[in-house]
Amino acid sequence: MPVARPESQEPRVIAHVDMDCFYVQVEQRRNPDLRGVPTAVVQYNSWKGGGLIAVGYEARKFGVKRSMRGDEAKRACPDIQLVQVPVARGKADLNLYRSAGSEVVAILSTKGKCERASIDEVYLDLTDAAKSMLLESPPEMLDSIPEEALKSHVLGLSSDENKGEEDVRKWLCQPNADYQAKLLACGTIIVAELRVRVLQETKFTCSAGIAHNKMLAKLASPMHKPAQQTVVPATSVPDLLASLPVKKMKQLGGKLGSSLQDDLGVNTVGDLLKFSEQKLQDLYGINTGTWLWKIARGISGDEVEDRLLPKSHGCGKTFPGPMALKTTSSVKQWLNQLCEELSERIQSDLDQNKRVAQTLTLHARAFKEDEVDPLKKFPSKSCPLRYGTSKIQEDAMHLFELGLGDFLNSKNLGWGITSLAVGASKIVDIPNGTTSILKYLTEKRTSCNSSDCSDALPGEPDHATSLICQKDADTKSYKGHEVPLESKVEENPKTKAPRESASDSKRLSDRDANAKGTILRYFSGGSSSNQSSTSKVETTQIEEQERISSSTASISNSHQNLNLNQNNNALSENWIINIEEIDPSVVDELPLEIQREIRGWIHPSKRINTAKRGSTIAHYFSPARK
DNA sequence: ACGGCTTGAACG
DNA sequence: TCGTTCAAG
Repeated sequence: MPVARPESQEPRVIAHVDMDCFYVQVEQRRNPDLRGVPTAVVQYNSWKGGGLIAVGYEARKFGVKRSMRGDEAKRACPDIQLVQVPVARGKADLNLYRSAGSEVVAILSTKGKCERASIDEVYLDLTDAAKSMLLESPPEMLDSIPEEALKSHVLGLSSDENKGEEDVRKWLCQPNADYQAKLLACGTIIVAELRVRVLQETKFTCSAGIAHNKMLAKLASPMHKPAQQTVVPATSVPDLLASLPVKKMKQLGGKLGSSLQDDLGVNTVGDLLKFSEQKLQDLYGINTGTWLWKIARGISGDEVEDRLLPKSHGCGKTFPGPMALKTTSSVKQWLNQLCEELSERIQSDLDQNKRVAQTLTLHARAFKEDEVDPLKKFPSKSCPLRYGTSKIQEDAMHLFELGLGDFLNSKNLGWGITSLAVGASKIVDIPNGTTSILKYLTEKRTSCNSSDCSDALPGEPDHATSLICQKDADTKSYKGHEVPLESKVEENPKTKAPRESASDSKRLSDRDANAKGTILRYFSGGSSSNQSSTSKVETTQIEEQERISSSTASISNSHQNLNLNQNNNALSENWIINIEEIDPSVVDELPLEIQREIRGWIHPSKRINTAKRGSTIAHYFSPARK
């Protein structure tokens, strides 16, 4: 449900920019023959010609609608060009459109705070830019106002709208308007310039709404599509909302909007004005009630977030009716495909944006034959995310089995999966720069006597050790197979009697082990991008690392990732470490500032309740759970 | 047999 | 926190 946010006092200038039939434009740019001809993009699906997911404006004239099937579209518009979404791994692949969206964001984010709202929409907070313009070169001083700005539609201008560019020019330059209207005029010009740039640099057209808050900007952006912009001066708001059907408002397109209509007889936003705030709160609760009261008055405090990238990645596929998956092996096949795509996507997110995803989630829809509760839903399951395609595949399959167990109550019943999806969420920036572990290690390597590293643990070695043991036990039950305990506890020279993992102890001299090996050894479990790109690692001084990591099987069910970056050696940019595969007691030996950094990387679900100052890392690992 | 595929947000 | 549900496009 919607929630009202506190409003800022100062007037803001907010824009909502929406690409016109975006997928179609992307395809038209790819194949210029499609320009100017009726076009739609269909998702591959041999069934009835596929489903339309975007319809160009030429085709809309024929009544072609999104959510028609390809066959219907052909009937409505025989000349329509139907372009298929690329298919990869047996499913629709939207990456083409995602990267086209990024091109646009790159431009739109240059003039102020920018929030990527979807693959083809952004919100902009242009308040500061508008203020600057007002100070430095207000519209009335401008010798030339951009043509595109003059084409704006200004709501409430004269009696009926859009008398022409001269009226718009007057509005933009109005010398005796109030402060917020002047800011809005500046915003209008800035948005016009941005849209022109987008067209020049990407060949994509877009439409925009410019207003004093997100809600109104969003409301305005589709009013004059395609390739135009609409401005909502504060003075025009009451009239605009008075006759606006409630369903047009974002958040009121669903059940809440229906309830307003059916239960209250509220058909326009204006109709809401008759209800007191108290009354709306009584009807819909404090949050939604307050929100409703405010939006009826055009008040919305939602801020534009400064975020250019998505908060999560997901991919899924449906298996309708007859295609339902009925064996774990077919589920595994498809899950592998989905995980492959997901892995690729989080990997490029890491490479390009230096972000790591912390949580892996599996969703499914399923039916089961008979039983008392045939309506029960397949439960979603999640776990810490480990990088590496095969790890993701393993973990996802495990989550599926957990979910299936729940779903069937561990009974033996027929079942079918009608949709599968995996997601990567809780994405965080990699702590960058100053205090990376690798930097510490490199310094160590060059200027360190091994005593630093090999000193006894400051804290409580016993505690730490027991944690390790617990984690082993835990791991075992989680995986149910192939967890080499040796590789896990391995030698931690200080905490305790090392398990003699033959291969390892030979590899490094003890001195080396102390100087660098001890720590590196625990950085096991995976180079970021499997096989292919890890080659970079081999070359350097850390050459031991490769063998170590490949020999050390994946271990833990808990995984937080760490990316080591290093400028001047050949270590892969994206060397990934599943952090919780590190022996916590080893990390406790690191300088406190690095420990602090590492604490931030530990998955929330694994953090233990300790606010104590100077707590060791070991304390931050929660004990085993089922 | 269905609109599919993605995202984000709020709630309990 | 995790899992569910809703909404949008």
